[in-house]
Amino acid sequence: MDSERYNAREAEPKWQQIWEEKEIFRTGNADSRPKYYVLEMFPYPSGRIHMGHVRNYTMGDVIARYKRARGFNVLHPMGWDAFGMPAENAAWHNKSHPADWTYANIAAMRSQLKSIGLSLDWSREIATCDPSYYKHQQRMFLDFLDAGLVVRKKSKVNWDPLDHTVLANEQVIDGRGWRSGALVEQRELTQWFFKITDFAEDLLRSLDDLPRWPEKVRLMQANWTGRSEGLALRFELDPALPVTAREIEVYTTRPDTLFGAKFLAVAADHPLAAEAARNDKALAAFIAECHHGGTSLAAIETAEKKGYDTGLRARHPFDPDWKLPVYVANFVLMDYGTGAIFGCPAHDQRDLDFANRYGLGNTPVICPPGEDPKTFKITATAYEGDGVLIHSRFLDGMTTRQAKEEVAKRLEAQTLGNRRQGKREVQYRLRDWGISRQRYWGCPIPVIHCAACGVVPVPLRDLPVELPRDMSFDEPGNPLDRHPTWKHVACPECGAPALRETDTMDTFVDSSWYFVRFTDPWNAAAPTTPAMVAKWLPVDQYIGGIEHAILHLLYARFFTRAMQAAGHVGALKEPFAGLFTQGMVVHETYRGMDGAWLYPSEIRLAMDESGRHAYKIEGGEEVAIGAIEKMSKSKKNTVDPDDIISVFGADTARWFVLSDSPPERDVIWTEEGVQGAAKFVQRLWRLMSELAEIAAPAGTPVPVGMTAEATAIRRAVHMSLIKVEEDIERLRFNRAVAQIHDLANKLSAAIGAIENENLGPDMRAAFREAADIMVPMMAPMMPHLAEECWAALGHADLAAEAAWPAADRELVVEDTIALPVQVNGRKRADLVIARDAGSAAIEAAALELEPVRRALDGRPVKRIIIVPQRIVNVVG
RNA sequence: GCGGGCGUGGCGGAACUGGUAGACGCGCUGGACUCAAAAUCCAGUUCUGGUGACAGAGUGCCGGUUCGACUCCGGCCGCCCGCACCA
Repeated sequence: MDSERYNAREAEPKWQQIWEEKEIFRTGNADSRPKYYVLEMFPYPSGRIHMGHVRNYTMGDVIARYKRARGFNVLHPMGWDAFGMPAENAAWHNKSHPADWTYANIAAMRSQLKSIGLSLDWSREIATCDPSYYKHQQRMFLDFLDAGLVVRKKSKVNWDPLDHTVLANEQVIDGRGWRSGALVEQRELTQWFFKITDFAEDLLRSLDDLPRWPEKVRLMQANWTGRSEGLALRFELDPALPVTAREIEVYTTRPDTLFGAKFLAVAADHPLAAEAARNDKALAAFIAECHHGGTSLAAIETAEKKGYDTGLRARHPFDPDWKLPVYVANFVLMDYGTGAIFGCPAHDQRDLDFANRYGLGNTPVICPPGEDPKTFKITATAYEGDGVLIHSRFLDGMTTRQAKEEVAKRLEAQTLGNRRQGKREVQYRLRDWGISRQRYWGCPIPVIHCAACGVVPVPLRDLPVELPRDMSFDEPGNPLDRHPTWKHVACPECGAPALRETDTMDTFVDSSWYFVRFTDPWNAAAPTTPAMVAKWLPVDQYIGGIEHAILHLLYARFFTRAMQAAGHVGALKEPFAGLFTQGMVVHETYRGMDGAWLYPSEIRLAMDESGRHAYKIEGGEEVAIGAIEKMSKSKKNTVDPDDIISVFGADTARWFVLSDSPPERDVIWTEEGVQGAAKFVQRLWRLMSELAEIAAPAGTPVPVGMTAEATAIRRAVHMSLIKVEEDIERLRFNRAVAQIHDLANKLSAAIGAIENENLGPDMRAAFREAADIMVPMMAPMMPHLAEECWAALGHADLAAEAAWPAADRELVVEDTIALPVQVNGRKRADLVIARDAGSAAIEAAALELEPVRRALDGRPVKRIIIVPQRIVNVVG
């Protein structure tokens, strides 16, 4: 046949069009074959796709195409996480409307995604900014409100001064806004919250039911939930003090250290602190100072533990004559536990730092194993581990565990003000999810504030509450609030003039249920169709970046539970049965003499004795090669997928991002690597063309009892097939790539070894089978090239429709095996012997081998270990 | 500080449950083809010694278990990620 080059630029659009015309990737909801739902995290429509998208979506596409070939009814949809701040920023910068900007970006990115050749069902496409989507989200908000899963409360919020909006704790990274990077301030606002804490226990426990999630992600979520078991206990305050409070409730996980207590401390925002400050100007000043301290990482790390003695005295629960001073302390947090602690300096580093500063002393009450209780002392380092109780009256001699139990038991039996003085409690670090955002481009929260009726839900018949189109974005703050008419409505209950809620929802709400909507995006009447939810969910394989390990995935897990409570998803609890977090695409950076970053396309690389060098193409000046980093516009170390696809084709790009690195690790984008991938595409095309020429016609059955050479080819092919199958199933794409390379090498060698006389019917049949197996094997990764080859091989159907070949597992079992033989653990020879040879025969044959005798050097054989089918080790 | 992960040729990486270390790719070296180049094909490529057959060393470092350790255990060193005053 011809040795023409494969022209990806022509072939790829051709096959994409054929797939589209034949609706190959349209997924039927009525199909009764076993289902498989593969989903990649949907993109934000920034306007252009980047290599990270290519990698993410290619991985999902390989799975989708593979599962389809294996006979599954595959759901592989795509949509747009389309609300969010960039659209508003763009509106402000170029006077375009957020909606126009967003939909234009979607159109551009959709066509880019199509050029990658992804096997997506575009008929299910959704955009979260579309009223047909957010209408249902508003409906669910109201359902959650009914179910008691939404609350409105005043709270201290993280205020992003640059974006003029509230951020969730999870969105504050090192004290800065996750998007703007601005230092976050504390403000008090009335906000809407989803009660994610109602599910804290379940969200934590259910992590055990997610074996196909990375351990790392489950661990991060567990830590985020931050469960702790402890005791809430009340201290009686000394009466005759100028406060109305009679007691302080503290929370502790170490009730065993109660006899080591030296002080009590409350948070600066604690009601008691406020009350005590009324008569104490210095205390009021101290509290103000605490509020002032930033939340930035630097501020927290350098903040010394400081406190102020309120003058109040509390009674030890087990000794009314034992008085403890009550401090206001900057390291006590109001929103964890009760906002108050008892300090045991000997066994808590923070308490020790504090006590040392204010000369409160310490009494060790836990003696570590191996220490002498009589001499054990604490000076600068607290002992936070377990041990045996000392200096603790009735607890002396108990273990930490016993003492915790004993204290809890006694305090539960003891009363203070007619109530049990202690109560076992479980605390979580997890906070409720604040969803109010003071932005325009988000899903409006569907409630109305009426002076007479209070907070009134928007009636279902009035949904969606649509965003007004006529807007201006030239001032900071919430644009919806400034709109002249939009917020003015009649109260649905009393008809009086009322005001709409002008906050919109956090965009993480949008992405918390889109995977459910994909199962029936055509349902206009309800958010979901329970039968379709039952049919498709959970998602079998979800793929996305590790950066969503906590935020998005935890919210989606919560939302699924809330939807279950509201009757939208049947019994579904966990949305994603399998999760895979892929690594980033990274690239070297280049910097000119003037310090300016340069695009890879602006430089030329060269090798000489002193190593690799980079030169500016224009001018030839040498530039510095910098660190390999995540592709980013600011460092210009980006490669545009469009450029790669137009020069090399989508298959080359797909192949490259799958090869080299394990998928969970970062992949380094290199020019050489892309060239290598492009060359391999051409090589496969040549190989398949050659095979097409010498192979038996399509449909020729494999004859029984072939020549040895023909059988060897068949073995190699089936062996590769088995391995590729395993690798794709386990998402080890880099190994599948290596396997296909290997098979190509073997087939090339086999073709090269042909003499005219041995190209008999057996060989022709073996080559036919090889080609017919190899094309479906490469099809998930290089779908366009596969189509071209499939057609060249004389097939009338599409490679995209071809079934995954059945591997012949018996064929690959050979009659003779090459058994490695070690002497004292070091390999010395290969023993070729019958597969079913007995140990005696193997022993004898192994000792006959010349290299074995040489290695033994006349020493007697002490023993011989034979691991069947694996190895022989001669010990001498 | 707490939690987790990783460390293998010049480079990316392979090695299933303890059983041939370095698959496969990139790069490099030599050769073929060519007037020449590109492309392609062939051979080699862990290190040290040796023309060679071969011998010795070798998976961050030190030690242990084992017939046998990249893999398991103990102790260090280095890098990466997450969390961080959560009582």
